[in-house]
Amino acid sequence: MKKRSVLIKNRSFLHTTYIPDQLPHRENEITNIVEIITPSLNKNKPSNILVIGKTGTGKTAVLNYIGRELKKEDSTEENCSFLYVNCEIVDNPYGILFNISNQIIKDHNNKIPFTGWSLDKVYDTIINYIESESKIFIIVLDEIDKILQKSGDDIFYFLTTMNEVLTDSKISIIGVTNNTKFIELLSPKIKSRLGEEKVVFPPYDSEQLESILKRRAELAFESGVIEEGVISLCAGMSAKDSGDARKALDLLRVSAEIAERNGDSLITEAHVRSAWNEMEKDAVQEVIRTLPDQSKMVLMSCITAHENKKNVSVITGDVYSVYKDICNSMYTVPLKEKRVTDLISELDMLGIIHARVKSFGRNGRTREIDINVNKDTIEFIKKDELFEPLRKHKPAKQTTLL
DNA sequence: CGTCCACTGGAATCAAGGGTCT
DNA sequence: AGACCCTTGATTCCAGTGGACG
Repeated sequence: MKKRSVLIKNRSFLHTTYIPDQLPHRENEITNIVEIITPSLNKNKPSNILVIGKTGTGKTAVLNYIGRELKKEDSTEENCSFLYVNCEIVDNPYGILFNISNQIIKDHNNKIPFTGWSLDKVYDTIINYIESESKIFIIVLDEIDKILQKSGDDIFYFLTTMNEVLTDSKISIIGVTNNTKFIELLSPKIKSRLGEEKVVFPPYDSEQLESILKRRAELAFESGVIEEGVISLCAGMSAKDSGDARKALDLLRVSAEIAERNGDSLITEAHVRSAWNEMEKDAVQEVIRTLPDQSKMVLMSCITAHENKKNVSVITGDVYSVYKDICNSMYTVPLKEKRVTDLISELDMLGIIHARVKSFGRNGRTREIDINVNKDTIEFIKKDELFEPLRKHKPAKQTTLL
């Protein structure tokens, strides 16, 4: 067995949580946002900003960076505070307000409980605290579209009207989204308030990615462990795929890890290619693994339905009847049809399956469902422990001793 | 041209489970 | 202890609907 080699000198520089001192190729966006925001240093309310750009275009990094710079200018937070909320993690109104409040309220005895209060009460308490601080609060709502999806836009109404009640303090909202259509989904009045200013982050191109990777690689790796061309390959593959710097960085890291695991002393293009495959696979399988049981069962039903009717399109009704069978075999009570179709929609949004509505004329109008993962992943799903009882149930060969 | 299928998609509602407040 | 509050997952209800078929 080969020995594990060490190629990475400092792993943290390859990690996506690391915020570099300089963000290359984002100078325009930074100055743009900074210009909008600087009035806050003199206790003037800046406009609300909507930051739009795909994943991995540096939105979050830029905002964190700006937050840090702001704190340098105003270290005691005399005039303004910078708050960050990730709406992918807390995606309900109460959670958002709770999160904001806990960053504002320093006194541990007066913190808002994480559940139990009415929204009105939380809202009033927050307003009082904000007012008493008499300064500007800049609130970053990252992944803002996630809230809209799950809880509608009431919360935005809450937040954007806050300023009408406040006198000594003001809040300013920076909404971050990777969904370009996000604005259109808002109701008109909120649309105009939230999107007073817009900053768009274009995806990185291949050259930009390459320079970013080079910079990080110098910090992270021992010298001479990267084969010529590896970095530009990482950049090229990522640029072609999505222009996602995070993914490009991960790709480089995983390549290095594979090389280390193999005990190789040089990171080669072959490592990059296998890293790419591994990442694709891992990402999907991780999503599937953490799916709720009912979603897994619906997914399993989609797969089974496909196996049952080869080459014929599978529709909602097919999936549901297979689903009921599976529930039977597993001695669980099936959910109602509406719920199952909703779960199908969710799987569709996750990209695991592909469901598009199609009319079959006299034969109704429904969704045609395709599986969107490869064979390996299908096997992976079937092996899920949830379906253990199914495997005991099925095999026909071994039924003698009864 | 109208019919009619097999759902879609939205809204209202319920139940359970987390909690606080008085 | 009882009244309330919020969230989540699920159910119930129902008004559409694209297009093949007659």
